[in-house]
Amino acid sequence: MRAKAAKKNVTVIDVANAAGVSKSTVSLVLQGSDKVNPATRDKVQAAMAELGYVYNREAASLRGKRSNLVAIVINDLTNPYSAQLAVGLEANIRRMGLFSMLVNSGEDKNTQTELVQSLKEYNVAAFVICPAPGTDANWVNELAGSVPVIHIMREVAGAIVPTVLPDNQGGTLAATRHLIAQGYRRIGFFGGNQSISDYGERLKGFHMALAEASLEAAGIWETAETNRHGGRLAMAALLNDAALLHPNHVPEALVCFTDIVAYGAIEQLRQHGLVPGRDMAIVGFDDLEDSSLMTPALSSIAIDADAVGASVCAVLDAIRKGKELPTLGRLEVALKARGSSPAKQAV
Amino acid sequence: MRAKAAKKNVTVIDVANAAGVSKSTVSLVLQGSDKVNPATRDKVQAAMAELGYVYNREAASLRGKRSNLVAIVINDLTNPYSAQLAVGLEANIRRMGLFSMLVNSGEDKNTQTELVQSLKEYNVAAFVICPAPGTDANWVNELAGSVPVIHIMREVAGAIVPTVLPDNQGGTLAATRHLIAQGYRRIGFFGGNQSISDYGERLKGFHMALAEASLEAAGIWETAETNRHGGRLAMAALLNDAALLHPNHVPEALVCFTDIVAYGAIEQLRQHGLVPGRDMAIVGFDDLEDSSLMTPALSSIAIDADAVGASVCAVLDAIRKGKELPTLGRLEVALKARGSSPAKQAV
DNA sequence: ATGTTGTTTTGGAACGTTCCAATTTGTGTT
DNA sequence: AACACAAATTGGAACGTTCCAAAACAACAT
Repeated sequence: MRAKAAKKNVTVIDVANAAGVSKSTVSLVLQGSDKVNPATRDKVQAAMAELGYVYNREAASLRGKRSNLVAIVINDLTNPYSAQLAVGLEANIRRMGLFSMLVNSGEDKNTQTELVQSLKEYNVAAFVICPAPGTDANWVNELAGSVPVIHIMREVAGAIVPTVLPDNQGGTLAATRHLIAQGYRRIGFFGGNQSISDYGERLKGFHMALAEASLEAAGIWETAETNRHGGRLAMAALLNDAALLHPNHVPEALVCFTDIVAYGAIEQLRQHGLVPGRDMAIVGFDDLEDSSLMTPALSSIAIDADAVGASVCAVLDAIRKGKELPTLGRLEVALKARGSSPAKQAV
Repeated sequence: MRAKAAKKNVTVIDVANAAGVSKSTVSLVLQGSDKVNPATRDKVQAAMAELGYVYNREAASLRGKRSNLVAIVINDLTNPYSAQLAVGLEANIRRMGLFSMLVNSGEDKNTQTELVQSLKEYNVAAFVICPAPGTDANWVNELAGSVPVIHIMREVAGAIVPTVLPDNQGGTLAATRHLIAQGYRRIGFFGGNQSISDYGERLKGFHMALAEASLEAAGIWETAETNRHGGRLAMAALLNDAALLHPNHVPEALVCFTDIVAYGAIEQLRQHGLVPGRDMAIVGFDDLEDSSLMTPALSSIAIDADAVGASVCAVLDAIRKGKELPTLGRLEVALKARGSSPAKQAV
């Protein structure tokens, strides 16, 4: 696409002429060097303002072989949690003086590959990727050979890149323990499926807590899609199953794979005249903003979104300064107990 | 941020040497010129693959004064409709051979200004902006003087830039007519507020339809925030108001400002043991994906998201080719009548 | 004056591409 | 064989910045 025809760009040389210094000096001012005389600095800055100078980052990046452009490749922007995560990341990255651009892979491996290929042409400084299902470890490792890569939220087996992960297992462990402490005994695991990397971890936490209390799982209902509609369908299946069971075997509490899945489940419950919290205790995972506002408020496992951003930034900073990378522990999660998982009423 | 130290970049010159041609020829191949001999083209492409050449778009953009990078500045990515819109736009723009990057203003005018300033440094070819509330027309016009700007979804009074807008008034007109046709007489307008540019248009369509049928509005409930929680609060207010009214004056149908607001309203209704569709007919606006899947499915006004993308792309194409800009009519909207607005049952 | 040190400033080369005008190569006609 | 004309290829300059090594300037002690 052509630039506006007539208007010639104001360059560092124009500024230099206007300020009566050399272009090198202007460049130093631009970089905030401390070895330029404050008086000249002011003069130069005045000239820049006067001429309406716009820094040309492409030229700088070309010459300097450095870039402060970070690409965030997110898995699915239409998923509220991902959107929230992306927005948080963006803010964090911007705050550390880098600029971030966002692209959406839509959970599609091929789109992801194409996007990354294009972004490489823009000389991005680093990739922050929430990898699409089926991402190839070799591909990741090769990419990481030419530009820093950070994975978030999901693990790609065999990929040797810094990865920021929440404590999935600890989360469902806490959620399940909470339900047990509230007096529930017939607890099911609800939503998600094997194709998602963190499914196994969350399921494991669930089973651990049950084992501690010598309980059996009341059932496991997978969802084809990890979204609201998936939750609706799975709850329909659950209610269908339950109708065939002795009342003493119907699940009375659910640990949900995500809040979104829980939302769908709740809609379906209500559809059948059942009330979450009263007829079925529910705990979600992600602690979306809406979860604390709905009625009853949804109990959930909160992942500190700022901590994700902070970890990513710590890694970026280490890369930038050429320091050793910080070791990344699992991000802490916190149980938010709310109205959807009240203490069980004596019958 | 430093590029990987050791690895020297493969350049167009390296490719030229490997293929035994000049760099100019390689450049022509890169641009897909038809005046290069197919045989040499293949030779060059083989060399590129061999060496793992990566195109350097910054250098190209610097020299050529052209860019195929389009910036999408979206108002609020955590809003599902905006997210959906952004994703659709991204896909459309990519399909026409441009590359788009997404940034989020979070409905904040100042953030928007900062983002645009930074993006200018990256020599973007065009801005597609869903303007934050309070965006200054002078600022827009000045920006548009140096780089093409397209506004979407919202109008900034006084800004003279191509603007892609849905037929807001026609949408609520259709929604309200539909409710009237279904037999409802006490119809209210629900959600949104004056600070949003399209509020007035949507409200006007509502009033027009009522006037056609010689009806009075059953009430107007604004929301401070145009999100789910806003919907919840407004419905609580409505139910509170209704409790004081004679049953013959309680609204029996609502035209909602957005689907999201309708979702909140429905949650609150259910909370009171009321059922949408049965106790209160509801029509939304935006036709989010979930709306057709929930129970009862939410009647809504669909804005053709692809049409937004198509219009934006038409403008981009005209700009790129230096042609006259296409005139932009209002985007068509379509009523999706579903279970939340059934024919009124005889009492 | 002269030297010594430290602080500011500077011209030219370089980054990897595209553009332009000019050159080389190829094809067909006389 | 010489010419005209089209097709294909090419070297050098340019885009706007940063880097580098060197130069200019200032401050102070001798």
